[in-house]
Amino acid sequence: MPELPEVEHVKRQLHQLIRTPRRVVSLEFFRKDLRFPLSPSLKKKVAGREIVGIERRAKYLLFKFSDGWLLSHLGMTGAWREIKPGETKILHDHVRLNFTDGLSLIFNDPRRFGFIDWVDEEARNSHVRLKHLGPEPLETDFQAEDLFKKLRKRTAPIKAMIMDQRIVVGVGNIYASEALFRAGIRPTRAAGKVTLSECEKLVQAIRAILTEAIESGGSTIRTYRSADGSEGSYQTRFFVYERDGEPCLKCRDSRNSRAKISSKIIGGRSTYWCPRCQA
DNA sequence: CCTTGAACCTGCGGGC
DNA sequence: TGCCCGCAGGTTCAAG
Repeated sequence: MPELPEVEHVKRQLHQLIRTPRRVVSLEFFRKDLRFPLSPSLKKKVAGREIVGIERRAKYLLFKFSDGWLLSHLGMTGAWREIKPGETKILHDHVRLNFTDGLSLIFNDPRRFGFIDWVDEEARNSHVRLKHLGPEPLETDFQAEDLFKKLRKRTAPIKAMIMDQRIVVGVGNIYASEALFRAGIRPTRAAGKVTLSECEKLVQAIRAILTEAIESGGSTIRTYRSADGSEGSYQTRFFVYERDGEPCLKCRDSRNSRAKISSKIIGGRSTYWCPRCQA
């Protein structure tokens, strides 16, 4: 479900809901594992302590405490929402975070590809889930030249490369296709054949697409809901994602006809592109 | 190290 | 109606 824009939007909404600093009273688990076993010591780490901020790194949410972070990944179907007093929990509610003044948040995740964990203050850059992450696409250290160097000699398709969180974080299956369309690069191209000037276009395209998607509250195509239950709207602005067989919204040939969007599985995921606009 | 494909898990929609 | 198949905004692991 969530790529960088969705996680960023959830982060901003959680910030509105929690209004840090806010003290946690307890953390409850309604099952013993999500993607990984839920560590019982996590409860002790957060009970009675204050959340002083909420951050995002890649597709991870980080609830900041004075000596570390509660790390949350939404996987494909994970969602945080507020649960009001007296409300009963529903199917796939797995974790509940209670605050001293009655606010409660629930983590719901049907497929359980998401998880939560604790990160010690000093382990921020060495934690298993965080240490291999590449640059944040919206920060200044995401640069075309660095990207170009990382891609040299790589034979995997460029689309698989930009979804690799070691190369750049936050780009998932939707925004990979959309960004490559914006940059005019065919997703099937070997990454090592992408030129420096194309890398410049790609960096700009990734930045632009993710920024626009954040402003739209992300994309809701199946299940994604943000923390207040609302849907994103960026799905109305897709040029290629899930538009296979439909006319390209950008190109026109001399007879005024539009190319049909192609699709194919790349890196195990459905991928979409315009055969005329993308070289 | 690099690449590819399968696995994890649940739900939904389409085809028969 | 019901069953089976494929597919879904992610990540990790094993095999070649």
